[in-house]
Amino acid sequence: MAHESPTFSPLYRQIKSLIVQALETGEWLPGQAIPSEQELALRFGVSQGTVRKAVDELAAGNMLVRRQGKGTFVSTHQDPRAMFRFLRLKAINGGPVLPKSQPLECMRGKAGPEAARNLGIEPGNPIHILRRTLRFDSKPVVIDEMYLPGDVFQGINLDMLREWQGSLYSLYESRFGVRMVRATEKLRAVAAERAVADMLNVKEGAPLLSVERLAFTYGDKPVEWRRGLYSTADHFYINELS
Amino acid sequence: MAHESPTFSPLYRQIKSLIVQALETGEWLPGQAIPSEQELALRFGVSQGTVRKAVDELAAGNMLVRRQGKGTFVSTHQDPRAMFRFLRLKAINGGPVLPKSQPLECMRGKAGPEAARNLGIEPGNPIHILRRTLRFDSKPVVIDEMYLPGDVFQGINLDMLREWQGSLYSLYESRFGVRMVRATEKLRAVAAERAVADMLNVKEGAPLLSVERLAFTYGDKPVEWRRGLYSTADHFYINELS
DNA sequence: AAGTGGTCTAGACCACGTC
DNA sequence: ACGTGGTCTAGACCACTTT
Repeated sequence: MAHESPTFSPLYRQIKSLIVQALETGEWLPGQAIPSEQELALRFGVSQGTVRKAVDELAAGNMLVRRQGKGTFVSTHQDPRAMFRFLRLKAINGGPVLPKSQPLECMRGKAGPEAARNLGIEPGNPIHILRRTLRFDSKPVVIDEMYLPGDVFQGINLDMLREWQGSLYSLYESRFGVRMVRATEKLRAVAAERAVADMLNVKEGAPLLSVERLAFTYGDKPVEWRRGLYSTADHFYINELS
Repeated sequence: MAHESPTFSPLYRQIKSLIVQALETGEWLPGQAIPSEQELALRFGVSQGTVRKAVDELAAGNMLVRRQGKGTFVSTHQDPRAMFRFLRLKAINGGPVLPKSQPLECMRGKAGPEAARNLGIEPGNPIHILRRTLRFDSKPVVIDEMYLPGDVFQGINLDMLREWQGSLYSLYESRFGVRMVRATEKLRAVAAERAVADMLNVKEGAPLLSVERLAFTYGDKPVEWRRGLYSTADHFYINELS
């Protein structure tokens, strides 16, 4: 007998897709509870155990958050615990100081070849370019430059950024319905150029950590490309390997 | 009724501990298959599903590797696919070039305060200090310095390092029975000192990526502290966030 | 054909949070 | 007391690998 299912996909993965689909369409919003496992099992016509396995994988990928006795919730960047989920920078002397974002600029522009390739759009398409600093304990430690596809972030502007209390990703989520799910980063060490050096209070040519990030929303769609320059005099980038 | 189990631990976690214990004592060696889920269920007096959940977590933590139809295996740093599991460096121009380790030095010494704190030993205790370069495509890209507790790595020497084909961790595993399970890294950007600059073929003061790693074996016991300096002219450190 | 891990089900019971 | 997620069981069947 030949293989009947070269593209075999177990039931729980199909359920997983259906749940992601509901998340994408906004049926359940960030921070809200999704239906109980029993209800989902009824709705999809499978056993609770199968729903459970689907939810397990989504929780492992930080899409959902389980809370025993309460329910399962759509994860949100508004949650203080997840607010700087993607920021790996820690103070050398342990202090759990939360960074404060200071927007500098918000421009419209056209995608260059590199931005276009990373964002999966055509060169010349409209994009937004954001610049900001991140301050720890009121000292500037990071300078970031973000490239956003124009269609998804229509109407973003500097005042909006200035008024927003919270992380950039929580703004994306609340104002534009864009939920960041995962990201990849490429790190290098570079020498500080004059303008950057002045802003970070380091000498020209001082070593900085360059962090290039591509962030994805549902369906592995890239929606933000950014480059950060981190001053690592008093901070380091932490990583867990397993 | 008061809480009866403030330290409640589900059965599958206890089974997990028993499996880890068997791994620690060397009952199943790296690369070998462990007993089938049915056998383990019989041995521990639980259902297959409970064993399964324990093994699931161990596989998620890269302690075990499941292979459908074949069995479950103790993961090993000898496996070519896992050989450089902890090395996050990639060539900018994609080439999947495997690095080659070139040992430089293997000294005995005494733990300074920093090494002692990181390795969880007393200052002054004997340690080994290793130095080596990592070459990609025969060009030096990384210079590493490793600090190892003396008791665990008794007898390590430069000839042993030179003769060994494979990663350092596969040597630890084969010759000293030390299996690295996880690690934490702290990254910073630093300026190249003269001696290092010469070895990496960069200018004095050039920016380098400093990677400080603490690696743990079973039971979260730290057994290697190292500092690497990476030239990121043609390579970058890659990271996945979720 | 036999053995392994992988999926799916149905049901019982436990731990946790809320009413 | 009730509803939620979390654990544990027993059994059936599927997919993959080897004999």
